[in-house]
Order: sequence, then structure tokens, then C-alpha cells
Amino acid sequence: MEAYYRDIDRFYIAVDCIIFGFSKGELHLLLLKRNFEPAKGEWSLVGGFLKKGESIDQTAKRVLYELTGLDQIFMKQVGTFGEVDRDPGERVVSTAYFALMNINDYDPELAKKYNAHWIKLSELPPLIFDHHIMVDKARKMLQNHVPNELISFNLLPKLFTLSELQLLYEAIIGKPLDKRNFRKKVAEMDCVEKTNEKDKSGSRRGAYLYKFNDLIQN
Amino acid sequence: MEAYYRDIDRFYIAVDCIIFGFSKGELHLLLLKRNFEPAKGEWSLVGGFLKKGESIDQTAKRVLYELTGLDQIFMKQVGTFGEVDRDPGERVVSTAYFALMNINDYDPELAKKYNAHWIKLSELPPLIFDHHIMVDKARKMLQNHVPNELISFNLLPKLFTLSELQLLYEAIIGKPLDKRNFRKKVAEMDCVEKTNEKDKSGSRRGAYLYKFNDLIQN
DNA sequence: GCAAAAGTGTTACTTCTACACCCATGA
DNA sequence: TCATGGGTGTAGAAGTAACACTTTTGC
Repeated sequence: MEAYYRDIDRFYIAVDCIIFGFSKGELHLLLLKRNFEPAKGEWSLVGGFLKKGESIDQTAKRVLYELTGLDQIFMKQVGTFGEVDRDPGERVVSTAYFALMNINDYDPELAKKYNAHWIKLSELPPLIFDHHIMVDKARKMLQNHVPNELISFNLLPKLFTLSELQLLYEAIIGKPLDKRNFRKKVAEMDCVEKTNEKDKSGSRRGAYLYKFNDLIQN
Repeated sequence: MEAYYRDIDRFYIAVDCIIFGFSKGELHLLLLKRNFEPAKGEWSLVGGFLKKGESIDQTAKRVLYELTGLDQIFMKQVGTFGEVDRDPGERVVSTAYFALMNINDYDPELAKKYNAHWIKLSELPPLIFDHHIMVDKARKMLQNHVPNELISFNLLPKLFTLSELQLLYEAIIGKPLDKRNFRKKVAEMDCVEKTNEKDKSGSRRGAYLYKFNDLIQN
């Protein structure tokens, strides 16, 4: 180590993940009912600590991978939380990331193993530390980004109906949308493509399935 | 320390400040020509290390205060940069903040003492480490926030003319605006108030001075 | 009296919002 | 045949963008 750094304090650095999923018209979060210390028995986000050889983005990916077995999940940094007493056990600075995934991609066996649960955003339990602040900020980011950018499409299956897409939008922004106006706007998006397949599960008539094409960039 | 944390790595945590100022129709950054190690002789943002007893926001305030003697400066977190090799000397995770200040509030004596310089954004020199990435992200945030929120007004003196305000907007978004449309929009902002004073320095006729009132919240 | 910046309205265009009915199909 | 969700167009409102001339006054 260079002499310059000799007198400087060092800290634990954590990553906490706000994992959004979408099901039945509602946004959900993947939360842990902690069966480990600290704060055993309470609800928390999924987290982990930065290790020497990895970047902080890699830590986030790893934490998510360990829990879900999935990589290639869209993640975005929410912010860094560094209040002195945010973790009452030790001084830990935590960087929050939000992740968007399709609930159906998550193996229920893994959920059991880690005691992880999809909880409706409308029914969030109290969370440990400052995790609710992280969640609030992530929600706001999601709301701000959806109208402009085309994030959020990691929340749906590969093929989806326009009704499903609209429900997702409504869940994110928290208010109902006009069906015709919504479809007009989607029609103008280059990145959403109609397929020839139909989904017959939602109605007798059946609805065309759509997909995202290569023009999306998160 | 609790047993739980025993095997976890600890890291240096830095804060780097992107300090924006506005002068003569152009945005500037306050940069250090480093007369200290590491990277002596090169240009960098102003930074400092997190200490045990302070929150990361407090570190940012302190770093700025030590350089400028000013507190009460508007700051906002830009993001956290944690690539393994971003600082070639040691593993350091850095959280960037941007700050907005009036160039005239900065004491030139302090500038000399720390070898700090206001550099036009259009003429940025190469910066050490990943500082240019931080600057880019801060600029984008500034651009995104200006049209909606009313940030940016920390960049002007207490009293200012509409021409000055327009120049500032143009500098931030990087393109010219229509004078009449701009004034119309300002007139609709509750937080900008006309005063009875005039500034005669910019023209023979003189321009009314305006101020921000209490309705601004950053 | 003229140079130099301050100030001021109107019109076309684009975007957004609100709104209601027919369609296709399986049961 | 009917219940269910799928699909479609238009008109008014609001907001945005483009545009040119008069005013004031120190020199």
C-alpha cells in the first residue's frame, strides 16, 4: 500500500437490491424474511458485501445471481446510503440497485431455500434499517424512467399482450391509462413489435402477442 | 464488532465533487491542478475520504467546505463508482456529488492556496481516474433536472436579470432559447419574482432584477 | 442620433386528453 | 346468443415553437 493511504479509515461496503416483479396487475418486491443474523426474523432487501476483487456492479449482479440463479437481469444504481447509524450493528455504507425481472423466471425452490417472498408493493411490511428509503427512491426512479425510456420490459415475459403491457404501466405509475391513447403510443414505439401469435388465455377472442425487438436499450 | 462481520473486506470510501459554476454565459467546473500525490501535476475533481464519525453526505459537505469556506451549497448525489482499478494506487470506491455555486462566492485566495481553477466545460482538460465519467453523468443530471425542477438557481447571484437566467439555461441545456417564450415560462413560475431594482451594468437602458423566493425547494 | 440590450403578442403546429362503440369467439 | 375482453378514431384543449419590432438611455 502506498504511504498516502496509511491514515484513512476503511469501511464495509454493502449492496442492497430492490427486485421488482410484476404479476396480476401489481408490482411486487422480492424480500427476505431473514432467518439469519443480524435482524433475524425481520424483513429486508436482498444484500451482500463488496469483496476485494469485484466491482460494485459485479457485487450487485452476484447478489442477485446467488439468490435467483439468473444473470442478464437489468439493474440500475439507485444511490448510496451512508448515514453513520443506518446499520445499528456496524458502520456499513450501502449502495442500492434496483432490478427488474419476470416473476415467472424465479424458481420457487430457491425462494423456499432463502425464505424469499414476492410481496405486493401495496402491502409492504416494515423493513430493516433504511431499506424503505431505498425502496421509495427506486420506485420514483422507475416512475420517472418509464414514460421516457423503455425500461420495465424486463418485467414481462418475452411475448405479451397490449393489455398486459398497459397493466404494467398502470402499476408503475400508479394510475389508470386510457386504452386507445396507450395503444396509439405503443404503436409509435419502434421497439415493440406485433407478432402473429395470439394469446387465448385471457379472452375468448384472443389478443395478439407483442414482443420487444433489438431497438430497446436499457 | 459483532462476530457476523469478521470475515468481510473493508474499503476506502472517497467522495468526489463536481462543482459547477456559471460565468459569462458558460458553465465552469472547479478543478484542482494537483500539487500533491497521487497523480501530482494532473487535473482532478475535488475529493476526500469518508471518516468514521460522518455520513457520506457530511463528507461531501466537508470536502466542499474545506475548499471553499462555504456551507449551505446545494449538492446532490450523482452515483457511486466502484470499478476495481479505477484508482490505480489503491482500491477506492468513490461516491460523486455535484454542487452548484455562484463563482463570485468563491474566494480567489483560496483558489490560489489549493491550486483550484474554474475551467470552462467546453475546455475540460483530461482528468485523472474515472473523473470524466463522473462529470458526464453530473452534466446529464443537470440537464435533466433543469426543465422540470428548479435546481440551478444556486448558480446565480441573489439578484439577476432575465437575460442572465436565460444564458444560464442555455449553457446547461446546450442550445439557444427563444427570448419571448423563455420569459413567458419564467412569468408562470411562482418562484421567480421581479424586484424594483435595475441592473444598469449590462445595457444603457437597464434590466429589471429578479430573485428567487421561498417557493423553491431543491 | 445611434448603438446596444430590454422588453413585448400572435399565429400555426404539435401533442395530449377525453370519450363510446363494434368485433370475435367459446361456452 | 350472450358474456368477455380485444380492438379501433375523432375532436377539443393545452402546450410548444417560430417569428420582428419598439423602448430606453448613455455616449
